[in-house]
Amino acid sequence: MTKRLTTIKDIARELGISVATVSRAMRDTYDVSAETRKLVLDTAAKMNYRPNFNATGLVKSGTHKIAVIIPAITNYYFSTVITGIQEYALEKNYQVMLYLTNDSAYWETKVVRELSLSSVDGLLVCITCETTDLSHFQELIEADMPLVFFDRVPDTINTSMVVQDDYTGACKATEHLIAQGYTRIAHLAGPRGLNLTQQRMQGYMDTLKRHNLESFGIIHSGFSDENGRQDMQMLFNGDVKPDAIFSVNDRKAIGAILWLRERHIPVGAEVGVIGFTNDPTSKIISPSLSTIAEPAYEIGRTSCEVLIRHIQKQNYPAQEISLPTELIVRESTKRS
Amino acid sequence: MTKRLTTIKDIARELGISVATVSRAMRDTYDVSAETRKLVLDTAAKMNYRPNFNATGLVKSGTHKIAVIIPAITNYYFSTVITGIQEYALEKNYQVMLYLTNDSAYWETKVVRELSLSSVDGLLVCITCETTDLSHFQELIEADMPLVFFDRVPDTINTSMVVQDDYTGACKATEHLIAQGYTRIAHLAGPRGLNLTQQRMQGYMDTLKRHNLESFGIIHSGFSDENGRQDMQMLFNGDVKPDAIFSVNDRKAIGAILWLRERHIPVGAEVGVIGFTNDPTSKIISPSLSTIAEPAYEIGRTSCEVLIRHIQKQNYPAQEISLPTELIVRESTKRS
DNA sequence: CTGGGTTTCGATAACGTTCTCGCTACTATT
DNA sequence: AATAGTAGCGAGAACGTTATCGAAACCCAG
Repeated sequence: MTKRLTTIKDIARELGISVATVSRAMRDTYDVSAETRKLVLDTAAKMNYRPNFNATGLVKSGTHKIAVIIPAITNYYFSTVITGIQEYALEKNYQVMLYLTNDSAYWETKVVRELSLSSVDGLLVCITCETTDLSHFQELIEADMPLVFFDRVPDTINTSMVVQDDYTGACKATEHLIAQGYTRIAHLAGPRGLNLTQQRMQGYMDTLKRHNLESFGIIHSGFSDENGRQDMQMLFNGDVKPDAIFSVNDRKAIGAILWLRERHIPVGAEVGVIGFTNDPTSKIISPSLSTIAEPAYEIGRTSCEVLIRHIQKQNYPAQEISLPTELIVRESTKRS
Repeated sequence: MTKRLTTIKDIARELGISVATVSRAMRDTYDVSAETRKLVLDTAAKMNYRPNFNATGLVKSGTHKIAVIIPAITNYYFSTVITGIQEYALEKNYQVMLYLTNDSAYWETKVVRELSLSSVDGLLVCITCETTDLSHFQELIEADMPLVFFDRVPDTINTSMVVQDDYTGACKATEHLIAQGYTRIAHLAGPRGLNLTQQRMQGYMDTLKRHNLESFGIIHSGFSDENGRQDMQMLFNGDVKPDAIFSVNDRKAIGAILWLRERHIPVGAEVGVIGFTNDPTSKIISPSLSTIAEPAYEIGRTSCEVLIRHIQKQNYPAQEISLPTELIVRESTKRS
C-alpha cells in the first residue's frame, strides 16, 4: 500500500553523503573512491534499491524499451521471431513491449499513433496484410524514431528491413517440384499487395519460365489452412487438374493436404505439395510436408540487432538484409 | 537526430498560458474553460504532441505497463494466453512487456530481480518447471507489487491465481477412456513439483479408483513430444502393455501417437490416446487426437483483468479462479 | 611553506509532468 | 452597494535521477 521504494536519496541520507556521489557510485564511473563505491553498493543491496527508469529515462531521454508490432503470435513463425528478438534484447539490456495488430490496418495505425513516442527507443514491425497507407510510419521516420521492418516489409519506405530470401526460396521450391517430375504446377499465393507474396510468386513464375512451363493457376487468399482448402476447391474445379501445389506458407499447404486426404487423392504420388516456413506441424502431418525452412529465430535476432544499432548511433545507414532459406524434402513431394 | 518532441511547455508558450492550464486541459478535468480547452487540444494536435510517460510516471508513480513473464511462446497455449492478455490490456490502456524465461529458474529469478520495480505496475507470471525457490516473488509481494500467477502456479504463496480446472479436466479424460472400454491406462505426467502436474495426476488416480482400476504406470518428464516418445518406450518395455494413454498435454500425446504409428500399433483400436490443451495440431495429426480443451484465451483475459483490478484498488482481495475445460472426442480414442 | 595538480565529493539545475495553493475577476445574493 | 462565493488560471514545488561546475582535501615538487 505504501509502496515507497528506496531511492538514491535514502541511501545518501543513510550514509551521510550526497546523492550525486551515490549516483556516480552506482554506475561505477570516475570520480568516486573505491571504498565509498563499495559502501554505496553494499547498502544499496541491503536496502533493496532498484533504479527508477522513469527518472533516468526522463533525464537521459532514452527508455531502453523497444516496441514490437506484429499481426499475431499464435503461429510458429511469429512466435519464434519474437523469441529471437526477446533474447537479443535482453542480452543488450533492452526490454520489449508487445503489440498485436490482429492483421487489422486500423489497429496498426492506432497503436503506432498512440504509442507515445517518448516511451520507446525504437520499433520493430511486421505490417498487416491490409496495410497500404504508410503515413503513420512516415511520421515516425520524420520524428527520427528508429524503425526496422521484418518479414512483411513495405517497399516504398526508406528504412532498414530484414527478411528471408523469399524469391530464391520460391525458386528452390518450384525447382524441386519440377525435378520430381511434376509439370502442372499451381500456386497458392498470399494476399495481394504484400511484398512477400510478390517475391514468392515471382520466384515461382521465373522458375517455371526457365523450364518452359506455364503456370497452372495462381490463387490469392489469406494465410490460414481454411484458405488453403478453399483455394484447392477452386483449383480442382476444372477438367484438367494440377499435379502439384506450391503454397506461400505451410498452413495453407496443410489445408491443401487435408483437402486432398479427405478426397483420397494420394498426396505425393498423384499431386505433390510443398510449403514455406517449416512449421513444426509440417513434419507431424501425414504425409509429412516438404517445405522451405525460414530462419525465423535469426530474423528476430538480427532485426533486433539492426534496430539497436540504429538506436545507439544516429544516422546509421539503413540496411536491407536477406537471410537464406533451405529446402527440406519430406513425403509430400515423393512420387512413389 | 534532434528528436526534440513538443512538450507541454511548448504549447503553453505558443498560447501564452501556463503549463498548469495546458496540463489540466489535456486531461479534460475541472478548472479550465471549454474554449481554452479546445484551444489547447487543437494546438496540441497541430504540434503533434505526445505525452512523455517518463514524466507522468515519475510524478504519479504509475506506468500503465504490466510485465508478462512466461517460459516460452512458441506453443499454442502460451501464445494464445498472451493474445488474451494483450487484448484486454490494450482495451484498458495498459501496455505489456514480455519476458521469456525459457523454463530456466535462473533466468526467471534474474528477470524478476532486475526488473525495476518502478517500471511496471504489476506482473503476470507463469513459473518455470524448475522453480522451487519463491523468494524473488515474495520480495515483490512485500513491496506491495501486484502479482498474479496463471497456469503454472505455486501453492505456497498468497496471491491471485487463475488456472484451468486441471483436476476435473483430468477426471473427464480418464472417465472418457474408461467409458470407451480401456482398462490398462497409463499416464504421461508433467515435471514433478508443478501444481498442474499434481492436479492432473490426482484427477487421473481418483477416477481410476472410483472405477476400481489400478494405474498402469505414471512417468514424469518434460512437456515436449520427444519426451512423449521416450516415455512410451519405457511404458511398452514390459510384458503387459497399457491399452490407453492419458497425457498431461497434447505435445506429449502427439509424441505418443507418432511412436505408436511408427510401430504400426493402431491408435484407438489397440491403444487409445488422449491429451490436454486442444492444440490445433491435435486435429491435424492422423488419427486426430482426443483432448481436454483449455480456455487459453480466457485465461489470458481474466488473469489480466484480475491484475488490473489489483493495480487499481489496493488491498483487492486475492482471487483463485478456475476456468472450466471441455472434453473433445476425436479418433485417437475410438475403439473401432 | 607555498603553489599547482589530482582526486573526491557536494550543490544545484535540469528533464516533463502533475498537484497544491493562492490569486484574480466575475456572478449571485442580500 | 457590499459581501460571499465560484470559475479560471498561474506560481512553484515535487517526483528520482543525471550532469555541470566548483569546492575541499590531499599529494608532491619547488
